[in-house]
Amino acid sequence: MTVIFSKKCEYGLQAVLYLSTIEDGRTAPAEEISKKLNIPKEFVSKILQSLALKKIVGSKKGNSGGFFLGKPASQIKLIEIVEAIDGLSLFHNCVLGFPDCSPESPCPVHNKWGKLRSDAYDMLTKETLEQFKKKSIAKIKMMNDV
Amino acid sequence: MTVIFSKKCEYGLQAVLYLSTIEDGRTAPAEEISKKLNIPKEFVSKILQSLALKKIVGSKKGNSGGFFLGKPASQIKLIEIVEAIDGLSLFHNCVLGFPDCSPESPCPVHNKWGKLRSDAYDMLTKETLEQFKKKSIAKIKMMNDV
DNA sequence: CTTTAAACAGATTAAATTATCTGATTAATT
DNA sequence: AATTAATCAGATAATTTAATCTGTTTAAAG
Repeated sequence: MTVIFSKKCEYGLQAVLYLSTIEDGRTAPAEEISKKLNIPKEFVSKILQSLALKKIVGSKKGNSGGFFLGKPASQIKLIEIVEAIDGLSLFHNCVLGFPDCSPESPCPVHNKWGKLRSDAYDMLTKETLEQFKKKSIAKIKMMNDV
Repeated sequence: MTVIFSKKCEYGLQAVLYLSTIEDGRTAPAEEISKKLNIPKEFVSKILQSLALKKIVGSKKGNSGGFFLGKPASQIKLIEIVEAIDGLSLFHNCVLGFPDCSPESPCPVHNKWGKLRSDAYDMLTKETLEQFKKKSIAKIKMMNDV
């Protein structure tokens, strides 16, 4: 089981973070991303294709083609990737699965979860890939060093 | 998509909360729980059977049998149900799905998620079914009133 | 202009999760 | 003793998610 995102979304987030770490102007083929992140190649390729439709990443066919960020890292937030892949229902639905959970008909943990949910939203919204860059580089380096 | 728990776990949590609202000494058959919570009968029955093995709920076969809490509501915490059904990996795994996320090799949101995760854990650990009782009664009433 | 390496498209398979079915056992009630 | 209403057990079906395969298009490099 994943934590809160689907596998597709986790892979998408990782892949985009990876793209934020490569040299400017360079393009990363699916095979490279797959190897660096241990994600099935065809799967990550499909995911990035879908993100390309939303202009979050760009792609280039043919020899020496591959994927790259669709806009400057300073203009991409993690929430965009989540929205594009899993959607935002995570931030609307009741954590216990009760129907119509709302201030008028709250579940037993409604208030507590509301706070958590908004903090989680902030985590994905307040910083850009640019601000995550150093940490992303470090994490990906660690993964391939060992 | 569910928020953080599997459907099985959501149903289990709802069902146990329901059991905490019924009159002491009474037993609720799967059919009743199913109707009140809009959960497939056989499914909720299976889930409660598995919780019965862990003594979180009790069960009684035969005519006028059904399910009931396995111990006083003041001694049951939501985390027990989560642990019994989904397990606790939610509280160990990286929210972005990176392998070996730790203070030594943190993902870009490691610290922020760490705080959130521990708040989520508290939400499931600090209060008992007894303390949720009023809210549970109100929520379940609302669901069936409309 | 041929080769090569890539995205892209569509179909298919595999695995996990969710849901249902069938029958057996159990126990209270009539 | 018979009927009824329930859990329980095991199998199966349906759905969703994850992963793979096959082939086509594209474009750089030799």
